[in-house]
Amino acid sequence: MVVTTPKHSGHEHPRPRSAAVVDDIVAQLCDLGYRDTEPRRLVISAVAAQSRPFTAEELCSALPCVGRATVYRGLRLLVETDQVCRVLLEDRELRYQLSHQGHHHHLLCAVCGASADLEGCDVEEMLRDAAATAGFKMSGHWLEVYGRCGECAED
Amino acid sequence: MVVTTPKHSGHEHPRPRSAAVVDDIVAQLCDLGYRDTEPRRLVISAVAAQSRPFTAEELCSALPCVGRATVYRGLRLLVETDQVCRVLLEDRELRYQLSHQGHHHHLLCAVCGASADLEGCDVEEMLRDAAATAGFKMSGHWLEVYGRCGECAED
DNA sequence: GACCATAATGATACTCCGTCTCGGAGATTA
DNA sequence: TAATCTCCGAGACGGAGTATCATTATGGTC
Repeated sequence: MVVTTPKHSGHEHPRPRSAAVVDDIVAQLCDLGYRDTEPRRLVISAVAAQSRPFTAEELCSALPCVGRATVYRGLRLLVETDQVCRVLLEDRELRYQLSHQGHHHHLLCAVCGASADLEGCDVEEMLRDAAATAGFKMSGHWLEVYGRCGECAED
Repeated sequence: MVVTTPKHSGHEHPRPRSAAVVDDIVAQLCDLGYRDTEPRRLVISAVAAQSRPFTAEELCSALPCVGRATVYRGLRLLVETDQVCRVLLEDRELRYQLSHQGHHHHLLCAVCGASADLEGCDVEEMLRDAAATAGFKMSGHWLEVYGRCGECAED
């Protein structure tokens, strides 16, 4: 199994996506008791080859030789083990991307679909306080930020 | 057409939900060129009678005499005209509720399903700045806060 | 009140997205 | 090698929402 050549598209994160990434994820799954199987590696490779948030169906058509159920199962496993995180677009379409792990939020470009992690933004504390004011004990939140990335904002 | 008696459940917003609310919404729709029809009023009444965020299907079964498509259409119209806002639960289930209008966020109780508006929380500016740092021009965002309301947090 | 253009309705077919089911294939352990 | 188990693929299934389309109700006009 070899990772398909990543399509470099200009503005994306400088992130190693190669056989090493796949091996790393497979190793982590093995530690958790999951088997190292061919279809699973194919799914992980395909995930690692994506340069921006993708849908489950996109992954399915990128992997015609892997069953649809298997793709969905693999994706779900990756989400559950925090290898992949879910991204919600403005129209509520659900997409996925390799996770940089830990809780974080995404900046999503409405034009080109690129995503970036939102850095230097500590909403956590603020939300917890505001929730407390309303008598709520906050346990979690979901935040997505939409806009235009540097390149797409120019025009 | 008369609004069904609201079920008071303890902790909910003190908000007038009666024939007046329905008339008000219908009037606003008329101003926009939409007709005042019986099924539409039924949908609006049912929406106004809800004490907490509800699903489209719940509304359908609360209105067995109104076609499913009509309920969905009515709901969509209400969302488009800002009379009703959409609420996303942690499991991505989409619910609706009467809008208090203007941009705001929701505090959602994971136990009883109650919702409250998040007051005194100005994430807007913060997000815009953080986005700018990443070279993004923010245009919008989606935020939901989950937790337990005062009553449900006690146990 | 009658007429008419058209917005709205409701039954139902359909799409989309994801999960479930189940028989079979490969691993893993005894 | 037998027993067990995870995983697989094909396809059935289910929930949620939309599209289609013939029919009906609405609101303006005369």
